[in-house]
Amino acid sequence: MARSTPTPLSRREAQIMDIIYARGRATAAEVRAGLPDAPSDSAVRTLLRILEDKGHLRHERDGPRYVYLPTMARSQARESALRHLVRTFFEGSAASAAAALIDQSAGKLSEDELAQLERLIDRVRQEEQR
Amino acid sequence: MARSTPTPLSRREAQIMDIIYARGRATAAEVRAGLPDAPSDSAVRTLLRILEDKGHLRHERDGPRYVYLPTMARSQARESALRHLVRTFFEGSAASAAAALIDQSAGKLSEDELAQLERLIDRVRQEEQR
DNA sequence: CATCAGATGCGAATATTTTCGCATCAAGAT
DNA sequence: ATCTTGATGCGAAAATATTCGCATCTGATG
Repeated sequence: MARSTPTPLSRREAQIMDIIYARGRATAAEVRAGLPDAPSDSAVRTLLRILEDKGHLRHERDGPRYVYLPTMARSQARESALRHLVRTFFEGSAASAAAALIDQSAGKLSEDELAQLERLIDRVRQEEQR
Repeated sequence: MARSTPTPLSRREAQIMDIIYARGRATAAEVRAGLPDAPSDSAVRTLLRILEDKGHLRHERDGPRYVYLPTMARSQARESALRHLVRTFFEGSAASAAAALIDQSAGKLSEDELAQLERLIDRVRQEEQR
């Protein structure tokens, strides 16, 4: 059932959602493998079922087993995660969050990636111009 | 007491840490004001005490009341939050996370911020060069 | 079609989290 | 010194989350 207040996730639930967002989709066994201090298989299944109840996940059959997928589009989940992070750690400034990200990865970014970011910045600048 | 496994936070605990990271420091009343579905004052205090026990917070006196502050440096908390986000939603690519951030804020970024990002990119590029 | 291996879901115990009432304590005002 | 107001902490109840055992179901195999 859908809820007006976006059901807050419990710790385990959040861990599971993270795993599934990271992988895109996952079976119970895969989720379990990704969980720190993994509980029993049946515990994981229970959580998956609960998350499905709450509307955060859905599942498809893949041969004999279920594959779970997020209900919310990844892009939307990303946005919301970014917003939350910017608000919490960067006083609402997306620019400084982006800067921190780039800074933190200095040395790990390819020239390609750097160039692409520059192009993006230019593009954004154009838009603002109008 | 300090723990080897960085004590996982419960939902409420995480909400509180977020509020305190966002504000830098906060009193019990301020934390309470920031909590969705705020519980009683004493409930908030209990959580604050627990977080302090677990080593996530410390407090200073400010006249008659306590002001709580994070134990972990904000910068460190940021880094770790960024890492987690990049891993979870951007397949480990900091560049695409930064891009998403910029993209998402198109229209809200000042020319100043854009220019600064460009400078940062140039600087990073220099470093890689060597 | 009987059997085996691998998956699923339910029900209910167990553990943790979350909440609050109430006793206490500190500081300023009368 | 006593009262009043505003804070703090403790202990324990109530609510949630977490875990698992076990029954059931499905598909592939001989």
